Amino acid sequence: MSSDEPGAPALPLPVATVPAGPASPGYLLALIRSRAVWTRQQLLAATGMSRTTLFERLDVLFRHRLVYEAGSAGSDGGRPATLLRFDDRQRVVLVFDLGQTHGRIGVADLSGRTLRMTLLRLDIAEPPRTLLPRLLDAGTALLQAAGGEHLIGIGMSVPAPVGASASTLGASTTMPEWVRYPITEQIRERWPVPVLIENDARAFALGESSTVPLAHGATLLAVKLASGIGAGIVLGGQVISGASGAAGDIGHIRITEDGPTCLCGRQGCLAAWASGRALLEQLRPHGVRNLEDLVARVNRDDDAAVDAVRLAADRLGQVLAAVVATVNPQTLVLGGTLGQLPSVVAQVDRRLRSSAMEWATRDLSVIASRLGDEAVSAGLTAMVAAHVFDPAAVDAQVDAG
Amino acid sequence: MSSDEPGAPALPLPVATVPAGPASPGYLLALIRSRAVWTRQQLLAATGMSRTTLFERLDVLFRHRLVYEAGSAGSDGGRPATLLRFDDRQRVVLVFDLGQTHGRIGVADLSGRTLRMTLLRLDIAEPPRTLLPRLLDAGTALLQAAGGEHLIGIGMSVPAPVGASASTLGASTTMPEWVRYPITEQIRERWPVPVLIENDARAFALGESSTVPLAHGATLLAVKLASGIGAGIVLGGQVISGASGAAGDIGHIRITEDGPTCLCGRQGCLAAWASGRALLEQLRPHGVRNLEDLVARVNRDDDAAVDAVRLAADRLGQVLAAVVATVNPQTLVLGGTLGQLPSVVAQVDRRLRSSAMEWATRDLSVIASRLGDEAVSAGLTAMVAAHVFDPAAVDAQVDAG
DNA sequence: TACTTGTGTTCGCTTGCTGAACATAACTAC
DNA sequence: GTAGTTATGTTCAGCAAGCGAACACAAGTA
Repeated sequence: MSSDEPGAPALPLPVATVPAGPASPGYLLALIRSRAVWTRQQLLAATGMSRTTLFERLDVLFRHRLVYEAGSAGSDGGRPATLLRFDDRQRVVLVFDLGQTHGRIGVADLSGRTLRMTLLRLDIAEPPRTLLPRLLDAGTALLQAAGGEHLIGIGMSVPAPVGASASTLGASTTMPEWVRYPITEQIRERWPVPVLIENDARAFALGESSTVPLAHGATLLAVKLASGIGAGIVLGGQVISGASGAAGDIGHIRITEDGPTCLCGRQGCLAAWASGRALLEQLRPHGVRNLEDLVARVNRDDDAAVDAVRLAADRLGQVLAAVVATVNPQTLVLGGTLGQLPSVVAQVDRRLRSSAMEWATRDLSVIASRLGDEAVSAGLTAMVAAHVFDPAAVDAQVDAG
Repeated sequence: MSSDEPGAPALPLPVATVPAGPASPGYLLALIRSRAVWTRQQLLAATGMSRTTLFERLDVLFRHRLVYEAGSAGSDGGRPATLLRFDDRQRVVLVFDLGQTHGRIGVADLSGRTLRMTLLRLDIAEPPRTLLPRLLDAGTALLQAAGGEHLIGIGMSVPAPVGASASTLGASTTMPEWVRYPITEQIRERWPVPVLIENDARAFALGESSTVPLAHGATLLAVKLASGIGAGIVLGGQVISGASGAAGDIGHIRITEDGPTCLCGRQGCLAAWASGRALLEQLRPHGVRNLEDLVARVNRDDDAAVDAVRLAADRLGQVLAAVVATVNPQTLVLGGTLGQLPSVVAQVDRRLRSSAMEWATRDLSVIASRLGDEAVSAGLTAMVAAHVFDPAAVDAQVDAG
C-alpha cells in the first residue's frame, strides 16, 4: 500500500456493513420476532422473497430451533396455513433487578414474564465481594427449581450509572465499591452466557416502552421514583446512555441553593427533597418506617403522608418540566414504589402542564407504569433477547453450524 | 390471502430493507463522502469488494458526476495512485437562516462554507405572506450572482418548533402565522429541489457536531443564546426532534414562580430572565439598543452589561445542569451572539460544575461555538446534503438513468 | 366430488460478483 | 536508459444466490 490517507481528515470509517442477499436468516428471524405469529404467505408478502429462498431460510431457522410450527390458521376455503412462531419455548433469561434495599432475582421467559422469583433484602452499599455471591446463589437456586430450560443470557440492573460497555459501573454514591469490579466476568464464570448490565431506570424505561405504541422515532420518558430517583429515555427502541453512562440521572439536579443534604454530599438535590429515602427521613417522626408503610398510609389518606408525597411529586414535576422541554417525549411513564401511585401521577401531570410550554405537552400523555414491579425485568429481558438474537449474531451462529 | 394477522399484536413491520450486493453505488458514495480523498486501493481495502466490482461501481459514479479524479498521490516507488473525491464542485445549497431580528440568506458549498451571503433585517413576527417573498427574492439574487452552479437543495432554519416532517412549523409564540403555512411548497415553486426546514438551535447543533470528534454514540448538546434561547441534541449524527418538534426548546422552562413576564405570557421562564431580548429590556435604561451594542459593551468591560450577562449565563447554566444530567453529553457547545462570549462560556461552565453531579460533568467539555455565525448554515447544508446523497436515493437515481 | 389454497420439491435460467490473467501506465532507483 | 514496483484497464470463465415456473401433493370448503 502507498502513503496512507493523503491529506484526509481523521474520520472513523462508517463502512456500511451490508449483509448479503435480500434477507439473511438473522434478519428473517428479526422479522418473525416482531410479531407473534406468521404464515408463510405473510412472510412472502412482507419480505418480497421468492418461495424457494424463503422456504430454504425457514428450513435453516427450523433446524436451529429458532422458529417452530404452531398449529394452523383457519381456512379460507382451501388448505389452512401453518402458523410460524419464534421459538421462545424453554428459553429463559436470568434477571437481577437490584434496588437500594431489595433485589428481585427472577427467571423470565422471552416475553419478559417472570416465571419464578426471589426477593432478597440487601443494602446496595454492601461491597460486591460479599453481595454478588449471595445474588448468584439465589440465581442458581431459581434455575435449578425447574428443568429443561435453556438459559440464553443474564441481565442485571443497578441504581447507578452504567457505562456504554454495559459491563462495569460508573462512579456513584450508591455503589462506590462496584466501580471497575469485574461483575460480568464473575457471573460468566458461573454461567457462560452473555451478561448485560444496565441502569435500573433505563431498564425500566425499556420495559415500559414495549407496552406503549410509539410513533416512528418518537420518544418515551420513564421515571422511577422509589428510594432513589432515576429516568430513562427510549428513542427508536434504544435507551440513551450518555457519555459516562449517567444519562437520566436526574436525582442530583439541584433545585434549591440550600435545603436538605443529599447522600451525594451537596444540598438541595431533587433526591434530597423528593426521593423515597428523603421522604422516610422527613416522616420518621410520624412513625413511617419503610416505603411499603408509606404507600399504605397514602392509600388510607394519612394527611402527613399524602402531603409529603404530593409535595415530592410537585418537585419532581418541576424538574421533569425541564426534561420534557429538552426531549419533548410522546409519553411519560411514572413507576417505582411511589411513582406509580395515582396521586403522584396526577400531581406530576398537573405541575408539568403548568410549568412547561403548551406545545411541549400537548401531545404528551402522562401515565402510571403498566408493568409495575415487572417493568425492569421486562426491560432487561428485552435487552438480553435483542443482544442474543441480533440479526448479525444469528447469521454468524447459523453459518457456524 | 387468508385471515390477516391471526392473534398478532398490531406492531408496525420493521422489515429490514436490505440493499442487494456488498456495496451499492449509493453506499459506496456514502463511504467516499465520509473522507476527503481516497485511492482505489484504499476503497478496495475498506469495502472488501473485488476489483472488478469496485471499478464498475466507480464507473457508475463517474458517469453520474458524483466522484472525480483529483490528481494523484505521491509514489511509493511505483505508479502513483489516483486520488478520488466526492464531486462537490459547483454543487451548492441555498440556506435561509432566520433569526428573530435578522435573516442570513446564503449560498454554501457542500462543505458548509458560505460562498455568498446577504443579511436581511426582518421581524420574525411578520406574516409569511409578505416575508417569504422577500427571502426568496434575496435567494434568487444570490443565485444569479454566479453562473455554473448547480443548486441541489434548500435549507431553512427558524426560531420555532419544527415537526418531524421538516416541512411545516409547530405552534409557537415567535412565528404564530407560519403554522400550517405551505412553506416548502412555495419555495419549490421557485426552485424544484428538496427543501428542508429545521429549528435554528437544532441546525446549529448539527453544524457544530461536524467540528467535534464524537465517540461512537456520544451526545453533543449545543445551546444558542441570542435574542431567544434554544438547544439541540445530536445523537449518532441525528438531531432529536421530539414528539411535536419541540425538543430542545429550553427557553420556556420556568425557573421561578414569579419574575418577569415572558413573550409566551407566563412568568419566570428562562427566556424572560436570560434571553438577549430580556437583557435588552433590562439594559434599556443604560442605553443599550441591540445585541451588537450589548456585546460591544461586554467586550469593553461595561459594568452593567458584564453583570447582566454574567447573571444570565448563570441562570442558563442552572437550567443546563438539568439538561446535562438528563442526556449526559460529551460536549456542550455554546453559540449565538451572546452564547459564544468567553465570559458566558466560563460562567456556564462554572455553574454547571457546581450544580450537576461530578460524574455527569467529568467527561464533559464546555466550549464556545467553533463555526460562529456559520454554524447554522453548515448544519442546514449537512442536512440537505445527507438528504440528497442518501444511499438509497442515490441508488434510485443511478438506476433511473 | 370439484374447487380452492397452502406446502414440498425440483430444475433450468439469470444475475452479480469473484478471481485470475494479461496488458499497460507511471513512477523510483540505479 | 533499464529494472523494479505499484496502480490501472480489460477480459473472461466460473461460481453461488436467488428467481420463477412447473409439478405433485395436502388439507381444507362447497
